[in-house]
Amino acid sequence: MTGRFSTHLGVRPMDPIVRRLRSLAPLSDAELELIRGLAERRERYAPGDQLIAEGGVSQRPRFVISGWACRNRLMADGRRQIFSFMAPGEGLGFGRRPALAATVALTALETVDATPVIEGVRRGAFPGLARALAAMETTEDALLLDHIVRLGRLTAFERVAHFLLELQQRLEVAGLGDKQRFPLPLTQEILADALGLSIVHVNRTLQQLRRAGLIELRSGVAILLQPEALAKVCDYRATAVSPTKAA
Amino acid sequence: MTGRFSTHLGVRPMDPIVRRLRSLAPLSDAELELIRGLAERRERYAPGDQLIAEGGVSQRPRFVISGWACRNRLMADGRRQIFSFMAPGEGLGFGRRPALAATVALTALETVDATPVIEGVRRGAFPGLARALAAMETTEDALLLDHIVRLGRLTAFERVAHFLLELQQRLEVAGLGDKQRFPLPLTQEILADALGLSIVHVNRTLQQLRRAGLIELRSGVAILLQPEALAKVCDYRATAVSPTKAA
DNA sequence: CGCTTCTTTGACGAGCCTCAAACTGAGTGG
DNA sequence: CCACTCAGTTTGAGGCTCGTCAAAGAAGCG
Repeated sequence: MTGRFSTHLGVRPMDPIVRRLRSLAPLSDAELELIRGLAERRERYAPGDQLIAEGGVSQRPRFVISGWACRNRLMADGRRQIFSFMAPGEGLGFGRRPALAATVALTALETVDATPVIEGVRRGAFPGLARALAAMETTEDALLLDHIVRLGRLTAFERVAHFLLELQQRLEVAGLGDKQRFPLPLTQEILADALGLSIVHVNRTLQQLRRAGLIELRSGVAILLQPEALAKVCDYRATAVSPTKAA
Repeated sequence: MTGRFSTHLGVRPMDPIVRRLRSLAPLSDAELELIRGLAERRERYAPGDQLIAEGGVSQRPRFVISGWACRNRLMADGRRQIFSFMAPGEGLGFGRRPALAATVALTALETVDATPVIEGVRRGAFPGLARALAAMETTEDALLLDHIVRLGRLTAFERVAHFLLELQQRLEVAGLGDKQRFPLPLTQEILADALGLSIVHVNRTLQQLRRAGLIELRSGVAILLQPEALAKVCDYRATAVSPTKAA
């Protein structure tokens, strides 16, 4: 039990997905029903399980219901780089191409099969969902570029701040947490592999942020004590996740 | 004049594009003719010119005939991060979404308008080109992930080595240079902004690679003296740019 | 030539990493 | 219920990597 952010088993498990998709495009009742119907075909994974192999083709797209996953790549000597995270409400395996990186569960993970969604969209039956999925892809691309800026041009201090702000925004959209607090079930090792730092330095940087009165972080919950100040120190600009104005 | 790698004005200017596309998918005679016909609508840019603004929508897709461009983003305090490069034969502005980063000319740049290509592909008229463009996108995605690994998990020495190997491969496909030498008209400042390093450190790292007998680099030409040794020091694995086996 | 841009070198300091070890908390089994 | 283990966090010490500041060469260009 992680307390107020735990997965309340069976309690509207599709909510994060619905909230996230609706933030990307308006959905019809039929579309909402389709999404809610996905709840049937669930899949469970343990931490470390590989959902999609590098080079493999995703059998089926999925939405995350609970838990976190990531896309990563390993080097011959064991170094790891995490490219992106998938939190509840977010999709994975939607790319039709061969996977360019492995997708792995970071925590206990629950997903639903999203095949009916892409099939419906391909038939042209669900314009709202089509726009939502397109916006989802754009958002993912944007997050990748943000990640590159973090790694290439931000200091450790800025990187962590920037990353926490991104997560706050993403999770709030899914209805997890609020403007200040959100669940963060990631170890410092995972943060290190994402942010291009050593575990030790991630730890020290977190201490620094704590001492500066900018964040709190304990037992899987992050609290941004001064979100605006945090945004200022790392030149954070919220990634456009708003409904697409594209035709 | 940069010598043996200069643009021989008017001499088969579409060759890099044709070679690159054919490396991605087999093309019919009609498709080849369509590409060659693009040579009419050329555009010229000076170093620093912005081809696509961040947030703007690409008016038209283009192929680079000669010169180099990049996608980048600027921070409020002037720090710059380069996400990717576009060398002769490569495409830019093919994404239909609003641009997530600005596209800028790094050298004198010559492009052709590729609108007829996407229009033809959309009509379903050119299956070979359709596959080539899809493979092009996949390749670009793969290069972005490689870039993230470079920035997050490679040392400066490894980053430069890795980057040079990537460029060699890309340029060879376009018929520019061979297994060892290729044109590299980028300043050390540009390399620094791509590789997440300072100019000074890029310079020192290049000296290190030279002293190690791994590379030569002068007046816009790079020579990989020991490509295999270079690949070994940075765990380089060639990005799959081979014809897609996808249906 | 004289200007500007780019490269190169030195000196110094800060940021980040590595090694090592202690500490904490959540199980797990006796 | 308590020792034990294991994963994760925290702290210290020391050193290498990389950045900053500064200035001196090269090289391209008008």
